Amino acid sequence: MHLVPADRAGRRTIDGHRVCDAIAAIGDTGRLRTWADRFSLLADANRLALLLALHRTGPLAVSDLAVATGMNDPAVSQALRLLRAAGVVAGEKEGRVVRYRVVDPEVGALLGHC
Amino acid sequence: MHLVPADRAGRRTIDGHRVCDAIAAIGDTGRLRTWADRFSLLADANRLALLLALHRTGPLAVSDLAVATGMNDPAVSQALRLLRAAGVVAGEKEGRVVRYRVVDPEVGALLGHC
DNA sequence: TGCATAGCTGCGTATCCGCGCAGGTATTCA
DNA sequence: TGAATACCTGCGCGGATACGCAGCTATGCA
Repeated sequence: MHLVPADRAGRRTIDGHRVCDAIAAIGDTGRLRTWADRFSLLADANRLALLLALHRTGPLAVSDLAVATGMNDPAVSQALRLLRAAGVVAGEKEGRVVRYRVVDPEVGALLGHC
Repeated sequence: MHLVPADRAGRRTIDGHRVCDAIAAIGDTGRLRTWADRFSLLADANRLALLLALHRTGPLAVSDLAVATGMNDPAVSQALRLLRAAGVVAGEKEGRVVRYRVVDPEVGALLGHC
C-alpha cells in the first residue's frame, strides 16, 4: 500500500493510510485533467448560457444564440469553436445557416443538474 | 412571448420563437452565474483532486492533502480557503490539525459523476 | 453580376488566476 | 520556556483567456 510517489515519500503525514486512500480516490491524472477541462467549459456564464439553450431547446443558429444570450456573433462563434474542438457541440450547415447542438452525453448530464 | 430585451429587439433572428424558447431555457442570470461559479471551482485539476479526495475518503488534514496531491501546503491552504469561502468545504480544528470535508450537496453530486 | 446576410478568423488588450516564496500565528511537547 | 510542527497569509510573477474590433468567406436573392 505504498501509493505515495517516491518524490513525496519523505514528507510527514498525519494519517498515512488515509493518504493512500486519498491517492486512490483521486485516481488517474489523465482522467482528472479530462474532468477538470470538462468543468472548465461550463465555468463561463456565457458558454453555460449557450449550452443550456442548446441542451433544452434543441438545435439553434449562431445569430439566434447571439440574440438570446446578448453576446455579439464573434464571441458566440469563438465560444462555439472552443466547444466544438472539445467535442461538446456539433454544427450542421443548412444553406448559410449553421445549427448547433450538444453531442457530448457527459456534458449533457451535467447540464441536467442546472 | 416577447422575451427578447429591448436593447436586442432590433436584431435579426432566424427562428424568432426558438429565440424566446432559448431565453426561457437560459433562465435567471443570477442562477446562471451561480452555476458557472460552481463549475469554476471544479475546473482546476488540483482543486478537483482535493475535492475528490475529500469526497471519497472523508475528512482529511491539510498536510495529508498536500502529500496526496503533490502540492505544497500554501497552495493547498489557498485552494481550501477559496472552497471554504464558497461554502463547498468546511474545516474542523482538532488540536493543531484541521480536517476538511465537503459540505455542499450540489458539488457532492457533481463529484459523483467523475 | 452585385448586394446583403450568416458565420468565421486574427489581433491586441485587459483581466483574472494559480502558484512559489518568505514570513507569521497557534498548538504541542521536551 | 524554547523548539518543532500544522496551518495560514501577503506579495509578486507568469500563464491563460474572454472579449471587442476589423476584416474575410460563403451562400442566397434580385
